[in-house]
Amino acid sequence: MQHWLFKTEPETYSIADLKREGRCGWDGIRNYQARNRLRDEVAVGDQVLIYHSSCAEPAVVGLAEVCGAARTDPYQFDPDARYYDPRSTPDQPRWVLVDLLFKEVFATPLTLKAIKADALFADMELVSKSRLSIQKVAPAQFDAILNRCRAG
DNA sequence: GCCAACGTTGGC
DNA sequence: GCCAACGTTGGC
Repeated sequence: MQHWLFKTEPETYSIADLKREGRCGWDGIRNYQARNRLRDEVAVGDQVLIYHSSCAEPAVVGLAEVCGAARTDPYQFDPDARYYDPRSTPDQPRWVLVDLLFKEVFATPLTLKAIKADALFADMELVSKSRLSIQKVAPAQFDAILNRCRAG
């Protein structure tokens, strides 16, 4: 079982949206490195930290679990969708999504500021490869984040 | 809204 | 396969 951090812009899709819906297809990933991870490495049962980016206070805000392995992202075929890709065809789809199950909204979100201020998190991809939207999280860091986020 | 970092495209 | 031009991300 692996640990991940998935980024989302809360104006587009937030942890509150995931809580309300209970589960969702994590669509719209249009970056090859992120796609390859979804397709080859993310597995059912993996734990996923949800991170809000491009907002007033970027932070880790909640927890989800992978409940469905990679499948074709249908929006790549929809000309009206934001995530339309005219080079994708149904026999040769480029993009996949995984399905997530809502688990938890954190009592205390861990802000990017706090992550950057703590040496424990210095080698996180969030710090070193900040643009990658599907990030790996080491078990020790995952546990530390959970502990901080669940504390009052 | 700015801009640095970095991913993608396409001509050669 | 190189690399310049261009597009996107995301913190600030």
